[in-house]
Amino acid sequence: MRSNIHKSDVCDVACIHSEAVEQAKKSAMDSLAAADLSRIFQVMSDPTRLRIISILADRELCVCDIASVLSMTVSAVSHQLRIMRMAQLVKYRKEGRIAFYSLDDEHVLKLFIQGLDHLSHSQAPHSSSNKRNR
Amino acid sequence: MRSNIHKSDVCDVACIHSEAVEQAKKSAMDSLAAADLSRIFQVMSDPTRLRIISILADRELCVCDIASVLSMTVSAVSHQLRIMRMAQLVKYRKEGRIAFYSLDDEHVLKLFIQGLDHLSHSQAPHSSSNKRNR
DNA sequence: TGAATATTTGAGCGCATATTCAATTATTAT
DNA sequence: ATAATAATTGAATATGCGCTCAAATATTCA
Repeated sequence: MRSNIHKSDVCDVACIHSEAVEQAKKSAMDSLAAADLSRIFQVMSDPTRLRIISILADRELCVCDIASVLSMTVSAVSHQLRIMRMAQLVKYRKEGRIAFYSLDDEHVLKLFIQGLDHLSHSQAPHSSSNKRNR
Repeated sequence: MRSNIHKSDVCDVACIHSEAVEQAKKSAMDSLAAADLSRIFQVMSDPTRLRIISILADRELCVCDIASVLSMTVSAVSHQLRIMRMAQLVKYRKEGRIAFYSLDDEHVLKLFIQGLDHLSHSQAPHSSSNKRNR
C-alpha cells in the first residue's frame, strides 16, 4: 500500500529502502512514548537539578540550606524543587515552617549514577571532579 | 570561618543547619561536573532524538529512511543527527551519496533502557505504548 | 495582633533550541 | 558538462526554560 507518504515534506521518492523502513516503523517508539521518556531526561538535563540530586543523595536538607550549598537564591532553588516535585524526583516533609527535601525514590539515583558512568567511560576530559563516593 | 555567605542574595541568616551544609558542600557535585552530566541527559531529552535511538537500536538506516519512518523533514532529521554525532551518540558510514547511521556504542542504549524502566515503574498512565522488545 | 522567617508563586527577561525554508555540497547518471 | 539526488548547513522563527525580582502564603515568636 505505501500510500500516505507526502512527497513534498518528507522524502522525494517513496524511499530508498522501503523494506527496512517498514520494519523500523513497526519497532520504532511512537511520539507519545517518546514524549513521556523525554520528560524524564529533560528533568535530569539541568546542572542545578543534578547538583540538588547529588546533595539529597546523602541527606535531607531544607530549601534554605540547599540554596546555601549551591550559593543560589532560595527562590531559584524553590522553583527547581517544584519541577522536581512534579516529576516525583523529590519529596518533602514539613516541620513547622521548614520544608525538608529528600529524594523520592532510588530509581532517580540509578539514572544519575548511570549518567555518571557514561560520562567517565565516553570522555576523559578536564578533571575527574566527581566527589560523590557512596 | 563561615565568612563569604552573602546575606542578601543567598539566605538571610548564615543558615539554619550549618553542620549539614558544610558536609553537603564537600560531597556535592561541583558546577563543572554537573554541566558535563547535564549535557548527556540534555541530548536524551528530545522526543525526536529518542525515536531515532529506538530506530537505530535495531538496524542502520540512511537519513532519508529515518525521515520517512518519523514522517519528518530530511533537514530536521539531519540537524538532529548532527547533534547526536557531536555527542557521540551515533556514527555513520558513507556509501556513495547515502549516509548510513547507527548507534555509536551500547552505553547510550543502557541509558535509554534505564529511562524506559523508570517510566514503567514510576507512572502507569495512558498507554504502555512501547513497541521495543530487544 | 503584629513582626520575623521559611517557602512558594507569578511575571518578565534573556538565552537556548527544534523545526522550517532556502541554498549549498557531494555523488551518481545521462 | 548537466541534471538529479542524498545530505548538510545557515538564517529565521517560535517555543520553552532558568533565573531574578517582587509579592504572597504560612508558621513561629513576642
